[in-house]
Amino acid sequence: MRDTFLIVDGNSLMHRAFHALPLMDYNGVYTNALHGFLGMLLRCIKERSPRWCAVAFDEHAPTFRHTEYAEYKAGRARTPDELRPQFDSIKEILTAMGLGVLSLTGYEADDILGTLSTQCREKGVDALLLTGDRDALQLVDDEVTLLLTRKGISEVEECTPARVRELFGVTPGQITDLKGLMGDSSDNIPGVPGVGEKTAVKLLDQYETLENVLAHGDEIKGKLGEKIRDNADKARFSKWLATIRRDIPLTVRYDACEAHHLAAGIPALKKYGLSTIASRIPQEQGGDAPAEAEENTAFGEWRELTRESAAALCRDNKDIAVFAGEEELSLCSGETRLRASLGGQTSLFDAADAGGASLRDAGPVWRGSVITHDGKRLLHALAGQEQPLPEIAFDTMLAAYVLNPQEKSYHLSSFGDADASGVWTLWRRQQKQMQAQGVDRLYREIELPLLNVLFDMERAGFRVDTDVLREIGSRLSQREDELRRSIFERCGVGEFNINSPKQLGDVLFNKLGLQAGRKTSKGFSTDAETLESLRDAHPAVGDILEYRQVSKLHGTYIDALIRKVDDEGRIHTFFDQTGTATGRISSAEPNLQNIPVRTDMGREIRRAFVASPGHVLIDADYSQIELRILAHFSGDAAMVDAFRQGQDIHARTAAEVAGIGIGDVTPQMRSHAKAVNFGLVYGISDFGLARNTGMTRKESAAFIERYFAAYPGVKAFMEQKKAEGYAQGEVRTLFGRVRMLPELKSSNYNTRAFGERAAMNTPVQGTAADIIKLAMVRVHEALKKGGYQSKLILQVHDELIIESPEGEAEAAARLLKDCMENVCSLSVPLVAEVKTGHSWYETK
DNA sequence: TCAATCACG
DNA sequence: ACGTACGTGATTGAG
Repeated sequence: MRDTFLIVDGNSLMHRAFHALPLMDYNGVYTNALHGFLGMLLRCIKERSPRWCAVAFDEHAPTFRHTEYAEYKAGRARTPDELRPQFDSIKEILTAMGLGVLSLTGYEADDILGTLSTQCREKGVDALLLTGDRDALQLVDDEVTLLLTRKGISEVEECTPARVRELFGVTPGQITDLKGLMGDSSDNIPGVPGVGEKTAVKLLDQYETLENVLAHGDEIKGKLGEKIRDNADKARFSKWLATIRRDIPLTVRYDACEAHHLAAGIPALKKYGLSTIASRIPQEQGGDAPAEAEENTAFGEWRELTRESAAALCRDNKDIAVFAGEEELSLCSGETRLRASLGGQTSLFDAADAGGASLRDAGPVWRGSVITHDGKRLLHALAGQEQPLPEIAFDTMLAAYVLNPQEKSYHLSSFGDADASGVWTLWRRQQKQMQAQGVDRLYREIELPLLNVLFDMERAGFRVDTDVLREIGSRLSQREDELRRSIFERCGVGEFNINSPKQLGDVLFNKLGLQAGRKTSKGFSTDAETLESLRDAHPAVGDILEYRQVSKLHGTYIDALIRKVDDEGRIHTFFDQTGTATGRISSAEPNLQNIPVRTDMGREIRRAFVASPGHVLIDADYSQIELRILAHFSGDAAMVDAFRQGQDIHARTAAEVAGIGIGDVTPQMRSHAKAVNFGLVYGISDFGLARNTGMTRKESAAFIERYFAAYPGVKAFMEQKKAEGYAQGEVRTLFGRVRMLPELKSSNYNTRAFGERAAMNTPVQGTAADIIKLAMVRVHEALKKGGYQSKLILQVHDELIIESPEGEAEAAARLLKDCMENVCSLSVPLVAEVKTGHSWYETK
C-alpha cells in the first residue's frame, strides 16, 4: 500500500476556522481559529491515517514591489487583528506535535501545496490536500486527492477528477484555462469581458486549452471572436494569475513531518487552554505515553452488513454500537465492524428493496439493546415498523452533553469518526470521563431515561384545531390591514415597510422628528420599550405597537403552526435535549415553549391547542420553583419560612424589604418586589432592575440593599457561587450537572460580569431543569406501570401537560401532581398547581 | 448569514 | 470607570 502525505493549506483553514467559530479566548488570548483548525486537522489525520503531514503558510516578501501581482494581492482583505497572533500559536503547536510547518518567502501556501504534491508524485507517494480554497481543485488527479471544507469547516468533501468535472464541466487541468476565459470575481481575476461559464466551457470543450482558443481566435465568429482577439493578453494574464505554481524551490524533510508523535504536542495544547483538543489525541502512540493512556480498540476491516452478519454479531456480543449516517448504516462491537450503503434511499427500511442495505438487515439487533449517538433520532427512524424498538443502553450524544453542555455541535463528526466504530470509541471513553466528572448519575438516572420520554412525547404530538387557528388568523389579518392603513395615513409620508426597523426608524425619527431613544448598531432602536415611551408623542405610535403585536402573532403562531399540523390534526415538536447551557430542554420546529400567554390577544391562540375527542388536558406547573430552589440552596431563614408557610413570596418580600406587615403591602410594592425576585435569579444589577420597574437607578440600588439585608442568606449564596466559579472554573446544579465558566478568566470586564451572573443563575435554573426532568421520567414510568392511556405531551420548563382519556383524568391528575411534588426533597416544599380543561386556554 | 425584534419560562 | 439581568427559537429585512 502506498503511503500518504497530508498537505494542509494553513492560511485557508485558519481563516475559515476563524470566521466559522465565535471569538473565544483563553486568558485573554484568542483561540477560536486554533480550535477549529486543530479539530479539523485531527479528524482528518484520524480518518486518513497519513504517514506524513505538513501545514503550509503564506510568507510574503518583506519589501513591497509594485508589480501587477502585488496589486492583485492587495485586493484581498487584511488578516483581522484577533486572528494574526493565532498564526504564531498554531505554528508552535504544530511543531510540538512533530508535524511539518512549511513556508517560503515570497510564496503562498497554495504554491507549496502545488509543489509538494508534485514532488510526492515523483516519489510515488499519494498526496492528500486539505484546504478551503477551491482554486486547489486544479491540482487534483489520480494520485492527488483534495479534501475541500464545506459549511465553514464542519465538513469536508472529497474531490476527485470526476467530481471536478461535475462541478466545472472541465478537467482539473483545464481549470486555469477556464479562469483565464471567464475570470473569477472573488479572486480579482478579470478574464475576458462578456465570457461567462457557459461560453468558456464550450470553448474549452472544442479547443482544450486557452492557448489553443487564442490561436484559433479568428475561427470564432461574431462579437465573441472579437472579444477574444481583443483580450488575448488579458486572458493569458488571467490564466497565469489563476495558476498555482508547482515548481517553487521547496525542500521538505519528510522525517520532520511524521504524523505519529502527536501526543508530544499536548503540553503546548494545554498552554492555550485546548485540553478538549488534547483529549482527542490518541495517547498510546509513541513509547513514553502517560500511565492514564486509554486502550483504544483496534478495529478490523469493515465487512458487509447483511442480515446474517448482523445476526452473528448480535449473537456473539452484548454491546453493539449502531449508527445510521446519511448514506450508510454501520454496526460495531469490539473489533468487528459492519457497514452497508443505504443506496440513496430516504427511508432506512426501503433501502433493501433498492439493492442497498436497510435497518431490516440489522433486525436481530433490535431485540436487544444498542449504543447510539442520538438514539431518539434512531427510534424515530425505526418507529411505525413491525419490529420492536431497541432499548438504548447508552447514548454518546447525551453523554457528551452532560460532560459539556456548551459544545458547539453534538454531531457525531465533532467527536471522531462518523460511524458505529466512532460511537464505540466514544462510549468507551465517556464512561470513565463521566465518572471522573461526577456526572454519571445525572446521565444514568435523568438524561438517558428522559430520551425515551421525549421520544414518546414527540411521537404523540399536540392536537391542534386548525379551524380555530384560521378563524383567529382572519381576524388578525383584518386588524393588520386596518392598522397598516391607519399608520400610513397618520404618518402622512407615504407607504413604507413597517416591519423594517430601518425604514420605520427613518419615518419616526427623521421624517416625523420624534425624539430618538437608544441606538442600535444600525440606527435608532424601534423596539417596544422605545415606542411605548413615545406613545403620546404621535398618534401613529400606538397603531405601530399594536401592528407589531398583531403581525407577530399572525406570522409566528398562525400560518407557521397550521403548516405543521399532520394528517391526524396533531403537531409534533422536536425536543432538543442537548441545546442549552443550563440543562433545560428546548423545543423547535415548531417551538411549543413560547406559545403566547401574557396578553389577552395572544392567549386566544391557546384555544386552538386542544385534547382529542373524549380526552382532556391536564396542565401542572411548579409554583415559584426557581425561588424555592434559591431558598433551599441559600438556607435563608426568612425565605425558607415564607415558603414553608405557603405565603405569597412576592408580598412577603415587599413586606420584609419595607419592614411592614404582609397585609400592608400595596400592589405597587408587590410588583417591585416581584421584579427583584426575578432579577435576583438572573444576577441582579440596579440598572437592570430600574429598567424593568420604572424605578430610578438610585431607588433600585437602595431596594437591592434592603433586599439583601432582609435575606442575608441569599446574598451569601450569590457571593459563594461567584467565588466557586472563580475557584473551580465551573458551577453545578443540585444533581451535579456542570457548566464551565471560561468567561470568568477573561480580562474583559463585561465578559467576566456575564460569567458571574451565569455562575449565580445556572445552579438555580439548572436545578429546576433537573427536577422537572426527573419528574417527567417518574410520571412516564408511573403512567406506564399503572396501565394508563394518558400521555405526557408537552413540557414548558416548569410546566407539564398530559392528554388524558376523560375516564382516567382525575387519577392521572393526582399522579402528575404527586410525581412533581415528591420528586426530591428540599428544605422547602415543591408545589405543583394542576388545572384541567379541553383546551390549553382553559387550563390557565 | 447577521442583527433586530419579540414570543415563552 | 465600565455597561447591565438568565435561558431559549422564529421571523423579518438587509447585506
